[in-house]
Amino acid sequence: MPELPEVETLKRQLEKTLKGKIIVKVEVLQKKSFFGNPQKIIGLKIKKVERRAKYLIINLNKNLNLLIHLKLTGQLIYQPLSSKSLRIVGGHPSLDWIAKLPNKHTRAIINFHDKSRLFFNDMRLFGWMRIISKQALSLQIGKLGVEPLSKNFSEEYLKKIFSKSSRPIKLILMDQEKISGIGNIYSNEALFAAGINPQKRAKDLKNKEIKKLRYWILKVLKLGIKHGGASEDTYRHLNGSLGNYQKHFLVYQKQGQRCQKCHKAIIKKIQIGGRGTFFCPNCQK
DNA sequence: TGATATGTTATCTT
DNA sequence: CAAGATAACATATC
Repeated sequence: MPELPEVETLKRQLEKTLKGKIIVKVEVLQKKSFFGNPQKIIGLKIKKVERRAKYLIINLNKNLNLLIHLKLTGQLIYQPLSSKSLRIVGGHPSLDWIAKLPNKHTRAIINFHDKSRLFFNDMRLFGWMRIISKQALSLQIGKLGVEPLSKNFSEEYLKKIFSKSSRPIKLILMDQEKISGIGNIYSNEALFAAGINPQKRAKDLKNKEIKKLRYWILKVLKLGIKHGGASEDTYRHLNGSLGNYQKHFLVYQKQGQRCQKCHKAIIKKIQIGGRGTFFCPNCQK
């Protein structure tokens, strides 16, 4: 499930790979997955690629952008050659590559002037691509809360938003209008590392706990980026290979296993806001 | 067969 | 009216 580190990984790969390319053809295979008239971006050049929360923004000329949200199962796979059978990753064939492209989950294909192609795959149809003007874009992303990796993500800011809410702390971490980019995996991991019970009311956190939580949110997100994101579900890098952060989970989906911190208690699984929540009853108070 | 997984938004409730 | 809670979306997997 792409969260901030997964989208950031893709953003960096897209920026390196797509910059300067000119769109020559757009194939929309699933109408639900693509908003706007594809014809509008034919002939346009990719200026840069940005990320805001879990959104990818491919900046084109003529004041237009291709806004992308992968939601739960979206993938962006880049095929450098026009050949259908031979695909090369860094000079070597890769076993991890998506077996066949396009496939039954391919929703759109963007063709570039040099015959390379960008495939948008999405098993479930939650994700989308959208052609959007600069003005409409600022409206769409205007409501998002602070970026955890920005200067605005301060202890003071967290104190302010936490003090106003009696909801469980985990829900506040995942509330995109307060903090943007954190989803279920990283909220679970950050709360475990900080030793805070996910059910604890946000307003009950002590200053010391807020400080610790901020530190671990940053640490966990940066670690996620360092490992190229977590390929927990269908997430893939731009070249089809897997991220590695899932190998480093300490609580996410570890229910029934012994806590890796205290080596005593068993990791518990509960539901908060309808989402799977994992924690150590001994370490997280 | 039906429960489960999740990011966002719409809608209902307090 | 705002904040919070919950359902809806879609589908492969167990």
